[in-house]
Amino acid sequence: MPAKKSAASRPVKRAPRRSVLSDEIYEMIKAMIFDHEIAPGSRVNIDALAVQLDVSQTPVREALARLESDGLIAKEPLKGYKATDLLSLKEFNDLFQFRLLIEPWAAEQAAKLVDNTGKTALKAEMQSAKTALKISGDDQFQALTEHDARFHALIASISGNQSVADSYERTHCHLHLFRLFMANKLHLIEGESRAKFVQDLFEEYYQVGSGQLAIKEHDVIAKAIIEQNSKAARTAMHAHIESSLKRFAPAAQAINENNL
Amino acid sequence: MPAKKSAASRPVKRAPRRSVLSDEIYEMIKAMIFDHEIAPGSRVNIDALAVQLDVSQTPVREALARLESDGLIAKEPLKGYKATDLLSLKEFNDLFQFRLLIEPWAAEQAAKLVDNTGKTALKAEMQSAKTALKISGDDQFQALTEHDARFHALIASISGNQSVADSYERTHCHLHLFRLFMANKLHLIEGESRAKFVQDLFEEYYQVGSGQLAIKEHDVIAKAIIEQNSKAARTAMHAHIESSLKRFAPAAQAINENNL
DNA sequence: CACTAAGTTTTCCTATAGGATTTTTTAGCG
DNA sequence: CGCTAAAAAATCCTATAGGAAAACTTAGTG
Repeated sequence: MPAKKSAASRPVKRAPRRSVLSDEIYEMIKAMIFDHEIAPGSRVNIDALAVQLDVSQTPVREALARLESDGLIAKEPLKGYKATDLLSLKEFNDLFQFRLLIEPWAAEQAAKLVDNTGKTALKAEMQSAKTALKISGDDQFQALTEHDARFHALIASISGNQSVADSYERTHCHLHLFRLFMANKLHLIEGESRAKFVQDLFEEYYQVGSGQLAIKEHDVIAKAIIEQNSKAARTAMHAHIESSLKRFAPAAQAINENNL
Repeated sequence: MPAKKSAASRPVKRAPRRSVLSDEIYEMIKAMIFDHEIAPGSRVNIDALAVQLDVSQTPVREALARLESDGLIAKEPLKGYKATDLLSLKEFNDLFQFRLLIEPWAAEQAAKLVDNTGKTALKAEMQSAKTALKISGDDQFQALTEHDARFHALIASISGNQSVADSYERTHCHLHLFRLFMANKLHLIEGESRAKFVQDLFEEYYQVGSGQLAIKEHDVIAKAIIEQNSKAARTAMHAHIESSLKRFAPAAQAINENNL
């Protein structure tokens, strides 16, 4: 793979860095994982990574240690780090079950406690969702995914319970990775007849269904919270997560069954 | 498990060069936090810690990075690490609310899915609780605390949902720290009239009440799971956590109000 | 007292060498 | 040819010293 910049060319001159390097490296490596520049299950060589990012090993090590706590990277003693495998079908279901325990409560609580700041933020987020629907192609996929993440995080935040918010933040990493992988893989196998049905699922469930449908469901939740109707918010969130699970499950199963 | 390490005999405490040093250092620092060798809110100097543990900075850095992800240590860019403050009363309540969302479901699920291995493990754990009740003094406190941690973790594990189990593991760190701190502080202020009422609370709610009462409640939960009565398991767990919150809350509030 | 300027300390990062462990290669034997 | 075992290579882990940049402290001047 081509190195981004030659390390030897300028040993002294360095761009002025404001924040902490290890934090930047952490974000960079996380982005590399999400972008599948680091493939799931593949080994991560500290030396190579340090050279590639043009930093020394120290910040790379710190970043990897944190990513291990995030569950995005696993460390096998004396063998090195490796990117964690994708969610299995069971883990996928577990994660959604977990969300069903947390998020309906969070939505209910958010409806009870929301103030004007929160209402404004919710409205703004729904606005950004509607503009995202106008985008086309891969950019739309990314925009929708990012809206989804922000929307759920926002509600967790408005709920006022830090434990709940933190907890969502953690699960989100995995789900995000899974979704990106799905899109990625489904794109790669485009045209192969063996996975034609997966492609169909993608078209039917994700591109058309999930995008617009999810936004509609989000809208229902947002309205309920803004109107401070806590019961409605709870049931809407519950329905949304179950609906979301149903949308993703077929594709998830197909991916797992075919060992993609 | 954490052997008594006299703070005086520091100079020569070479870590046994077995396999992964940074993991050992991670456990050591975590133990130091739990033992209040590193006070909550105090700053943690990497250099000093490395010298004290007689290792280089590298493993200390990795350990601190992981502890930051655990929420036990916070990093302020360009200022260094510091041990996180104790739970505020709000965080304390948040944590219990969070447990109410997770653990009753886990108990219910455990009752549905438990096999013979799980039943045996539960029985063994309850046996260890009963022996713990025979111990006296600080050792009893520690034994009961450790039993409590194992008991709840076991149920989360039997529930079969990895997300739930992981999630409990995370909350547990904080709760454990809080309980240890309570015992620690309550011990320190023994005799001071200003905090006499806290001491009373301790005697009434914790030593007598919480110890034996909690075990009884655990017993009800364990029996329900073993009999595979999922509804009973759920309500018993719910009642136990609420009861536990009620027991701890007065002392927690007293500690916070008095800025102990 | 306000404010600037220099000095000190702290913190973060780099660089590299060497020890330890796993994996791979190669040689030997049945 | 298949299997075991020793040697070599690759990789990871640790140790240590020191440099750069920021934050903090101190002193001096108006």
